[in-house]
Amino acid sequence: MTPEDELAGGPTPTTTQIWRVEHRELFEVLRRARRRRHGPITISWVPGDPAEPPRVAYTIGRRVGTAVVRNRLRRRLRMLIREAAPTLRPGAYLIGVAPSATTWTYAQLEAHVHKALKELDRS
RNA sequence: UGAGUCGGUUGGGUGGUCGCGGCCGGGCCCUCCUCUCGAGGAACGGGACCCGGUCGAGGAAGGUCGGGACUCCGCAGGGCAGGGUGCUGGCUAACGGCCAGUCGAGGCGACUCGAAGGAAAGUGCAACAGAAAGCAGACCGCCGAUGGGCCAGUCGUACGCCGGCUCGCCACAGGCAAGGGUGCAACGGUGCGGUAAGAGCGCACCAGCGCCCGGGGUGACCCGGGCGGCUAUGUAAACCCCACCCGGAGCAAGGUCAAGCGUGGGACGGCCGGCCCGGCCCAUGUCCCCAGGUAGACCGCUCAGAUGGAUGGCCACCCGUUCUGGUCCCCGGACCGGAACGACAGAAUCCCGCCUACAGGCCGACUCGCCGU
Repeated sequence: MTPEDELAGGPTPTTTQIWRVEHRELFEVLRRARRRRHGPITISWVPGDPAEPPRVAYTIGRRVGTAVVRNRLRRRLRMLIREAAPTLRPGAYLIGVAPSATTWTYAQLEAHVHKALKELDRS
């Protein structure tokens, strides 16, 4: 990224973006990758292209709850991940949720996610 | 004012903050063209970036139970098998749906509920109880007229332990099914006559069945009258019979484009002396052409239109409901404060229905009761 490009107003991502995980093969890789658990949250990560924003996907099984419950959980997690976006590394994340997460408050969920991400950074 | 019936409707609001998806417009970038290398232009196209605008979950979006649209496959015609539906008339693209009615059952009533064709085509079943459960049968009980036995009286005598008649007893033959008891259901009900006792045995009325006639209704059916034999059980969400309907799979349907590797065909090759046709040989090769087809992409797909799944997260206030603390008084409320809760539930090709879930709130019509006038 050169200064000329910035002046020209090129496709510069101004905010911290998060992309989706799009290809099936990447999911297979994520599934085989190492997992970090903290409370009801499970996170796995594989490195990727540093030029691209991090990719994040969520896996919430049917046994977690009804469609309403699962939707609310995913939306809360998405907001949490968005706030934590600057600390993410390039690559793909897969975030899993256990059924017990439905009873947590937003603050409790936040604490679990942050701790899980920190542990992932340390390793 | 209390209890209730039916129908409809609503499904929290406002603000702040951080965000998402589609479409439209603009910018920027990619791409292409020109040039005096600053930039200018473009009829198309692409973008995961920025700005603005606009639209963005439900009454059930749910269950996937009926229909239909749509798609592919199958298909001469007829029958059998299999499945579904089952009072009547309308509505609907269609339905197992809706509306109006008929009949039956329940409720004081407003109303509610009902797979509601056929049991006189045939087969099966009817547990327990009970004597007996479908065409016969008799436990207790009633009778014992008739026949039989016994006792007594009386009459006749051809005097016999004979015969006739009468009263009584027995309950042996036999008659009865009214009453008791069992059961969801017991061979119509009530009354009178009748009888030894009884019985549709006879009669009257009622109920039921069948047939006929008249009237009303499009029809299911209803109303009235007559005749008949006097009773012909229930069960078809048991088999079955009758009438009508039904091809299969489903958007992961299906369609378009189609990399790489491989496959098949063709061209270029060799041989039949040369050329054309034709045939044979195949080994290798080719910036070569074609075909089906895989990954993948797109369409199907929508004025919400995703595809690890957008339509939101957090906070504050307000509003409801419930609980609770305090003050005041005319004991039921007024005022001030606190806490908890705010349901069921999230589109996935679309539409019409059904069923199921649901905190509260609102509106209308009606019924039964109590009080007052």
